[in-house]
Amino acid sequence: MSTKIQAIRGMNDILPEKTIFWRVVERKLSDILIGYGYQELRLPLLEKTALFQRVIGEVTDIVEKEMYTFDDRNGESLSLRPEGTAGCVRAMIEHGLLRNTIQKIWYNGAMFRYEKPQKERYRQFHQIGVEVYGLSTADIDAEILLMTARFWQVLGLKDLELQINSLGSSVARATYREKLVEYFSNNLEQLDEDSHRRLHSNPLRILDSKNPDLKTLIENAPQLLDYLDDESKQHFEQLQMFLNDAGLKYTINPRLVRGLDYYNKTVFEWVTTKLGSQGTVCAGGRYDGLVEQLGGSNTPAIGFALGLERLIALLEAEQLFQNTKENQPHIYLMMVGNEALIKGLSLAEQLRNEFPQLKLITHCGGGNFKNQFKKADKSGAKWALILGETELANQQIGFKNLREEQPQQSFSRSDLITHLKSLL
RNA sequence: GUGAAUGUAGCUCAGUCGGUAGAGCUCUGGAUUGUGAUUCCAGCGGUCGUGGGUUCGAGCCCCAUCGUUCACCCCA
Repeated sequence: MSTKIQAIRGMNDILPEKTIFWRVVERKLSDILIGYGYQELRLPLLEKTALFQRVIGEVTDIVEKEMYTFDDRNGESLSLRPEGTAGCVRAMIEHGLLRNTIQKIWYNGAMFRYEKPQKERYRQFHQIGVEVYGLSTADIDAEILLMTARFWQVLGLKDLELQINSLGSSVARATYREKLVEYFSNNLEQLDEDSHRRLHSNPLRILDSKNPDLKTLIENAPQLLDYLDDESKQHFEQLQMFLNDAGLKYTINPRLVRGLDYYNKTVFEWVTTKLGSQGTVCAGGRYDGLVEQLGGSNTPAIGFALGLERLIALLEAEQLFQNTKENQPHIYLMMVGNEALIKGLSLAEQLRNEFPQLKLITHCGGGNFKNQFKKADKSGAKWALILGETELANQQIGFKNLREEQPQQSFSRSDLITHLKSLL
């Protein structure tokens, strides 16, 4: 309805029935990250537009047409972050955290891209980002991949596929890019409209085209792996050796190129076929030149981003949230009558003191027994505590199991606490 | 940015040839005056996305617009 104010297109409310999944996933992933020695960084949502222009590349779609950009009151151009690496590198340099040291960093938060919304692609979306600075050897590339594999294992996901590739040094990549442009330019008449455009913006992307008409042309194109410099070749071989040794399965996808300009050497994606055309759940790679490009000292780096919406959608598709009891209350406290309300609220606080982990809902708003039992049942609580006139007169508290057929019991306050201790 | 589908109750949907709107679920109450989840009965709930047009008459036909969905592009 046009008179109602609606959320901005592509920006979703995450409702209570879903936030529980988010909390579970975020907690499991952050536990793993902390277990590998990563430290959390919290970054602003807004940065100067120039930062993204320099980091992501002037001619990429992200910078050209997908950023939420506006002028600050002092006339400076600001943008909502379309990805996390730029702000992370900026912050690391700004606070001098990259001087002669290794840093392992993670962050979690919203990113913004002005794209047409689609299945699991939104204008505000959430990523967990991971970045490592100061390590140039392939062992860290391998460890990062092993850690992501652990993510899926802990969450119960089985059918994500790991694809890896090497883009080589920036020099090798540039040489290859020239060869590729030359090759496609000689076959211009075979290219479709999209690929014509990509010839100037990101020719490596043509290799990834979904257009079947281009299949032969792409198969005969120069291969990136043939242009790798020796150092990158060796790095890539070492990475494979580490992965083989650790038993992590992967496929080498020579057409795997990343959209952002800053990558070199190792790039990778974890992909699924279960989310329609948005199959990439987690992706990243090495970006050894970026820190220096932004004014820091020469610092090798590698990182990745994980799309939380996609990950959670995949977990839902695989029905892996079935037995989440995270939110199930232990107790629903029913109170009928004014006197019961007064006694009940103090009882509830006493129980909370006694059992800090207790999930207890007190019935507020009055109502008869039938009404309160209905709400107790709907709350999902395991047990109902019942306080009415009879109980008050006898100084007792009714106790009823709402999930199993058992006779209703009656306890004094101290007996109730003893009983709960045996149950919780 | 390109293309297609779609919009009726809080949710999922029906609505015939154009004749002023229906079901299930949810919610509330009752059957049962202190016992939920089952059953039965009743009730609440609508500017048919919005604005225009055609028509004696539009949920239905036409135009525009907004939203949603899926795909392309791009990407997590």
